[in-house]
Amino acid sequence: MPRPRSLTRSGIAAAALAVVDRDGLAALTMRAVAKELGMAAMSLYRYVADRDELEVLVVDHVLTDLDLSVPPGPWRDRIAGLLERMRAATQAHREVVPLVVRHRHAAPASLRWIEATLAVLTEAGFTGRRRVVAQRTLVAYLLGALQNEHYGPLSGSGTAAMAELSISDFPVLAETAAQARALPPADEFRAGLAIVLDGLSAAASAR
Amino acid sequence: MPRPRSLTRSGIAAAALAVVDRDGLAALTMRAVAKELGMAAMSLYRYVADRDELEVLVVDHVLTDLDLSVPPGPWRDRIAGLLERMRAATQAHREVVPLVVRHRHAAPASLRWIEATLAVLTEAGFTGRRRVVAQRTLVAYLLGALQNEHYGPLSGSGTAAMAELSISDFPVLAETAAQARALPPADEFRAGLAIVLDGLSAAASAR
DNA sequence: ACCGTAGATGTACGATGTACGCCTACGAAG
DNA sequence: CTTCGTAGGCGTACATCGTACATCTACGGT
Repeated sequence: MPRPRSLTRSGIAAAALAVVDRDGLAALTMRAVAKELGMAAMSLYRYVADRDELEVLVVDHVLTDLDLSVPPGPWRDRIAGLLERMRAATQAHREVVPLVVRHRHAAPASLRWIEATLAVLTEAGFTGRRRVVAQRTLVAYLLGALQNEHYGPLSGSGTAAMAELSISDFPVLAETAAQARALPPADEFRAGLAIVLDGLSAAASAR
Repeated sequence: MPRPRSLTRSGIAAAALAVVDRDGLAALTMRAVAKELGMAAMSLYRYVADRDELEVLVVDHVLTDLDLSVPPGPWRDRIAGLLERMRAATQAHREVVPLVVRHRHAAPASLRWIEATLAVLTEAGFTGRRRVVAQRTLVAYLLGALQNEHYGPLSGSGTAAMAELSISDFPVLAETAAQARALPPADEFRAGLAIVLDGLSAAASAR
């Protein structure tokens, strides 16, 4: 009987993502998203409870199309594939990194990804507390790496500034920062992930 | 000749931290900090350029008293000590975690900590690109773990909600979440750190 | 043709960061 | 002791934000 809805939550998420991709995260406001959809600001509240829920919608939208199928092979490679895909999805919309960090536990697509990684860990022999630790450690590395890349990319001005620091106050840091600038982000991510996976392999065989 | 200043930047940082500790991060506003100091809001702008700089001040204040001296011993233990201290410092002011993540590269105290960890890594035999990767991986784990603990503590409602998920949709996740609730945060941090350090040890001896 | 329901919206309020300009307290100079 | 230049302190004001509230309206079933 009532009037039909003219929007969908996923349409709203897509519009919000378009705003963020085009104008940056700071431009993500209720009014901006509404304008993107050609509606009044308050109309959005028929679809989301508040701004936080809008943000969750954006995160879920970014992660929705994640391919969770992992080709058969060593568990190490399968875990690496899942992490790489998560990184690729968020790197496609760099500005949402802070949102992913804050809302990952509320986005259904993120839960599906967690289930997939836990399944691989289980096959690899992780159970109980060791499985919990393995999962949380992988997520910690993933989120931390995304943030390193977002807030302080090795190719960015922060690293350049560190390279200019006084050699007497920061001898090792200044030298290391200079070396760091040449390391491509994808290489950095893979190398760090290899270290974590080496540690996990040790934990797997220790049991 | 001019009128002397009545505040110091570190006094402002302390007041801001007091606000955050008492009322939460969302309560950190220029007006609230000014009131805490018994001054007008605009007076703060004689000491900081903008709100972002205030946030950096808070981060630096939290990390200022970090003990960077590491007792002699295996490099593994020394790195672990530095990470544990960084965690302890931020856990003493939990609400500040998001600020530490965003501004760590701008806070001098954070740079000193990085220098200290790099020095230990250097002694352990890491140089060049491998040292960069080792450092960034440690920081990624550290920041990710802090955020896991802050936004989604294993003892919190997020984990409880995951434990209630449908067994048919999320068989492994639901089971794992139930097991996870009993893992104390400090144990979680240490266990994850051990995994990363195992990986680093492998990288160190591989060279 | 009508009508009840829920969607869409216009207005408005409190809160926030901060630009701008004025007032004033202080230490140095006389 | 008086004077004065300088920079600290602050009152006001504005744009922008999230969103509460009340009203209007478009639609599908009768």
